Amino acid sequence: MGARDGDDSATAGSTLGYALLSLLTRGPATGYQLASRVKAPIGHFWTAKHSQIYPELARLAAAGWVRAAEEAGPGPRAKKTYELTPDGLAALRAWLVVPPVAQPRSEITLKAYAANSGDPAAMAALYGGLAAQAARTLAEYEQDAADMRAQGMDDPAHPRFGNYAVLLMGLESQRVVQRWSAWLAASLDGGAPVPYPHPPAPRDNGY
Amino acid sequence: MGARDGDDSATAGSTLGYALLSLLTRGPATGYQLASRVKAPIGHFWTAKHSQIYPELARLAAAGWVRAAEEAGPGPRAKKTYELTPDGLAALRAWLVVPPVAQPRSEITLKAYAANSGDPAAMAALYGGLAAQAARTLAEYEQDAADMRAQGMDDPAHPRFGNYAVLLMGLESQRVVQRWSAWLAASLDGGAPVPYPHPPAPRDNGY
DNA sequence: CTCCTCATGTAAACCGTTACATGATTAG
DNA sequence: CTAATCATGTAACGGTTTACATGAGGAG
Repeated sequence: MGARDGDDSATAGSTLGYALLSLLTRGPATGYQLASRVKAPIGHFWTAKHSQIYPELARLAAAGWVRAAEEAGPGPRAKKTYELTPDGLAALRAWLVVPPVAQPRSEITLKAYAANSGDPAAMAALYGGLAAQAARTLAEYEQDAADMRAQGMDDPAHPRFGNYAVLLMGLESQRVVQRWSAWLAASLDGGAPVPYPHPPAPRDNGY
Repeated sequence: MGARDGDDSATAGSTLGYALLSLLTRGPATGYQLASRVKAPIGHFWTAKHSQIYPELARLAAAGWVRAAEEAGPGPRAKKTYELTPDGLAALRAWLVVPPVAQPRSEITLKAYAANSGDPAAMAALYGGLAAQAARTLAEYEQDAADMRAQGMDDPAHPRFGNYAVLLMGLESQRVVQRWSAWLAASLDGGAPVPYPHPPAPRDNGY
């Protein structure tokens, strides 16, 4: 399963590898630039440190999925600007349509699971704070989304439509955290059942 | 930072360790039982295999956070039933109020980021399928939530209120995946901007 | 003179999954 | 007879974080 050895073609990559290929579809970049690109907006759903990015870029280059142009850099080593190769794009396209598996890791939900064991007031304060933070992030994202729509990024034909799609997911996720945390805080504070503020279901669009 | 060495008190545990302590607040259990408890409902937000659970239980026991009662088991080794100690409960309570950091790993969102590079019809089919799956899961969870409310688990005083809180988060998450995936599929299918079906914001409750 | 940004790497430790290994009891 | 369930562990590997290491150029 660790098919990382470069015999010749179609060696499977890691998710991080595909993430880097995705970032390179936005244009050539150095490892350093990729490390900052994994901050906004995709960083809310996938991150990596430079110490992981540099070796992964080397593997992608060995597989022929990216190509590096070397220049003299600052510091002691050469600066390498990577770009996607046709093979890399093909690999990315193949990976895109593989149904992903859900990855369950949420510490805020795990803590709620043990809510009964905590001090109710302290737990309510924790979740109240999380709700407030989510509300602030939400306001930022809403501004960003409006800006993107103004630039036509809500059109699937726009080259950065993916950024818009990711931002919408971020928006929805923050909305959920805000609503759920506020409900949890209210429940723990009140010590009695609080009905969950379900939004009325918007009508579906055929999917 | 790898303060796992059992000198004496207050050694920090891993998140998995606290997850196991949380599960043990529901009552004593063997490692085997804990491995099945991390399936429903907390498994949607935290999982672990038995190969990770057994060594972690040994570490928790060494730290004095759990205590094992040994019996003759099936198989060649003794069966160990673990229970939470007062120290373990104190450690859990301390961990509960530490603000958690968000852990960003979502392959479905990462793929959307590269949506432009994929075949639109194939990508639409992928996200249409995800939306349908989410809708099915959602229906299940809604039934579960109704059952829990019927048992009074929406009362924060109920010993398993945490299960209900976790399920509500699962419900909301599935709702988001359903709505967002359906929107993405419709956008890719139509090739033109599709307005996002934002639910009207329900009025807030003070948080 | 100091701190920040740009730029690239390696090493050690930890977290998580897959696979290997054993063996009794019960249901089909 | 066979398969599932109960029950506990170890080993190997890959993915991720933290820390170590180097050094130019510009801002304050």
